[in-house]
Amino acid sequence: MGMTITTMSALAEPNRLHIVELLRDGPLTVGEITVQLGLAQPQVSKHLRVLSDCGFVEVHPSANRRIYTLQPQPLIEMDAWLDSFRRMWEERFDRLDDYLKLLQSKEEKQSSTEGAEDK
Amino acid sequence: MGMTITTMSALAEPNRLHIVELLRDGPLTVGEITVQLGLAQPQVSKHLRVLSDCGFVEVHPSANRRIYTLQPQPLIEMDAWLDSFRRMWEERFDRLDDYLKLLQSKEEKQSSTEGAEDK
DNA sequence: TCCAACCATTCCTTTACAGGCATATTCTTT
DNA sequence: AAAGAATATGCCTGTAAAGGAATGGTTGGA
Repeated sequence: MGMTITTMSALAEPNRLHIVELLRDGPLTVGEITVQLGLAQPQVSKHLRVLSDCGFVEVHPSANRRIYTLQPQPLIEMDAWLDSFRRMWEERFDRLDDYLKLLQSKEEKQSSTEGAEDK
Repeated sequence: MGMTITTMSALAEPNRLHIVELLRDGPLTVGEITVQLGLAQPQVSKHLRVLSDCGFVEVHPSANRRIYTLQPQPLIEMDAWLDSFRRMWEERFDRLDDYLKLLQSKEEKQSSTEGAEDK
């Protein structure tokens, strides 16, 4: 819900993740990003296009250049998505984990009669 | 840092994202996941392999089956990574945004002397 | 012991995508 | 007006990865 696939796949690309991290410290032009990434300019433009389509960045043209600014929306959505899991590790994930370890040890006790274990 | 690329690319795949969401409600066997996803069993096993390599899930064999359990670690790392951005939208992203709009309007005032505007 | 169920692995094919390169576009400068 | 930055787009190619199908390996049950 809201957590689209494209949001994740945008960040799955190393260079795009890097761009997002760069823009965390403030807006940058394409040229500046290109230098930081050590990539060719066309590739950077393409990555920025993808990030733009996902709502990760916004452009404002300034003279010859284009200034890219990070947009918080997709990150906020990621945060919301993580929320449903946060309970899992905050309200003691251990309880479930302990329960499973209990089950497992019970089974290991069975199979240990022939001395063969998996792995 | 710690926020690896592979963590993102694991969730970039729709079916894997779905698996993670399924496991949020509790451990499942391969067969159960296969039914839910409507995929062939081998593909599910492959996706689970990827998730396992990224530390997203853990397996404990139980008789004939294999029970997959969601592991919080990668999600915790995502959460930590998001932390550095959280300030951005909590402590007013607008200030920076306003500053940029100021810069932009300043430049537009320059170029408006010849009456040409972008957009 | 033999068969069936459950799951992992392998091979093959196809497709999506990132990089390289050339080019188009827009703005600035002279 | 011409030339030169800064950026975007299009085409081509290689590669990684996902799905399909077959197979191998365990475990449980008859």
